Amino acid sequence: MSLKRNDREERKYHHGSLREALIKAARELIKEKGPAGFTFADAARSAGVSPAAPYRHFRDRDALMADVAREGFERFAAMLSTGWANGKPDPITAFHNIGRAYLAFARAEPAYYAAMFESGISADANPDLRSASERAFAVLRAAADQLVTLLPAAKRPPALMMSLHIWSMSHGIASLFGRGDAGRRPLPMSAEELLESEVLIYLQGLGFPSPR
Amino acid sequence: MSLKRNDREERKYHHGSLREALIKAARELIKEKGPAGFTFADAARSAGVSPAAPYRHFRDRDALMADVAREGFERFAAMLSTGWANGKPDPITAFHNIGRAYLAFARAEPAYYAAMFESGISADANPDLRSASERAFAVLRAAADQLVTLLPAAKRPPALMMSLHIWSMSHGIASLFGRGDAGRRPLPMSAEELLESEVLIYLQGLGFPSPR
DNA sequence: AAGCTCATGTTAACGGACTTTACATTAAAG
DNA sequence: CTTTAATGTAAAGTCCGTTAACATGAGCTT
Repeated sequence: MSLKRNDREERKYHHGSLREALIKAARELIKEKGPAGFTFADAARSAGVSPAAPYRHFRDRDALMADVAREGFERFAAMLSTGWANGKPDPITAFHNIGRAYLAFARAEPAYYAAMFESGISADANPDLRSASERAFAVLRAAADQLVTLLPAAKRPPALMMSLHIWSMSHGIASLFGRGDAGRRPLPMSAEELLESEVLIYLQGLGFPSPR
Repeated sequence: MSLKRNDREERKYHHGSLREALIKAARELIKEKGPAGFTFADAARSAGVSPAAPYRHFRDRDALMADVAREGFERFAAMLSTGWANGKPDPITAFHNIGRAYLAFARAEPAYYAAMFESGISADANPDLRSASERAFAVLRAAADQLVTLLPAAKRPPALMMSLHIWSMSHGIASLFGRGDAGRRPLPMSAEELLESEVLIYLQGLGFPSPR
């Protein structure tokens, strides 16, 4: 019906921050209709510009999606890092907090998460995206490095393997059960409880002392 | 350049099995370019018919995708069931075999797997798809039901929770590391080894005897 | 066997999305 | 102030999605 900016706030010929506006529009459209549910022209319309304008900022729709994903990985890394909190108050609690942070991100930012893991973009083709994704994984990896030092040296699992295990659990829970509405199975417990119990059992299997 | 069926094998006016041909074409296109990487018209062209022909068999592209997914879930259920093999030779070995079957399916049939889990179709909207997906999960559930009977009654975890844990591990590994080429991280071990070790540690955490 | 009927295909036409090219505007640099 | 480059628009071509009208022929009835 009306443009995004209404009559009082008439847009000037130059938008001023179209790049950011397009990324924001893409996030909202992904959130509403999934990673395949919007077009380049839709994003342009949401930002209130002509269909050709986005081409000044992104080569194509995939480039826009890749930038959404890159931004997502950066926020993701920050969120995981906050969850870990340098191993405070203690490494095992902090480790569970990473899992909670993982699910909280997937739940709070489904658009970012979908762009990062379900949009079909290839990280190899985009160095910035790749390094952002590696920075996020590095948080998990560093946490695992510290956790294994709690075990006697003879019983330590490889920290890289351990971080891949945790990542796969978190990602599995997040993609299958993590986000609100889409085709989900009725669960006997929340996704958070499911992941927490899974990680707990896993850590017990590695010989970590059970809490309590 | 040339139609799919060449001059010797001229196609008749009626294709004869267009529905199956379209599903097959969709699978090949998904395999090549991802679940968002083909159009209704592409599928028609691959099958060698006019762009309007698919509408006689599927309401729209999503309906075609849903049917690919439904067929995928049926084969998936059969493959998991074969892996479980009624708990032979013993339940724990058979349980690991389910995991191997899970990854083998994701690797051998990436198109089915993508249609099932990454195409953005909603199972609720499609009863056939939903029930096919439930039959597949039921295999995991039944295996967990039988496995927990190996533990003393006081230490038995809920079998439903356990099956959800295993599903999340398998799906996590499969989506992150399972399929050949796309944007994968270099791994210290194969996806199969990664999943097997993960499940092993998890089962140890539940108190199952470690093999050997 | 002849003819009817309907599922299954094609052709044609319309609207919308993507993309490119040429042109317009304006912010910023000199 | 003038120049220049970045940023946006307009217009046109191509392709896809969708629908409607028409064509074909496989199978049933008689």
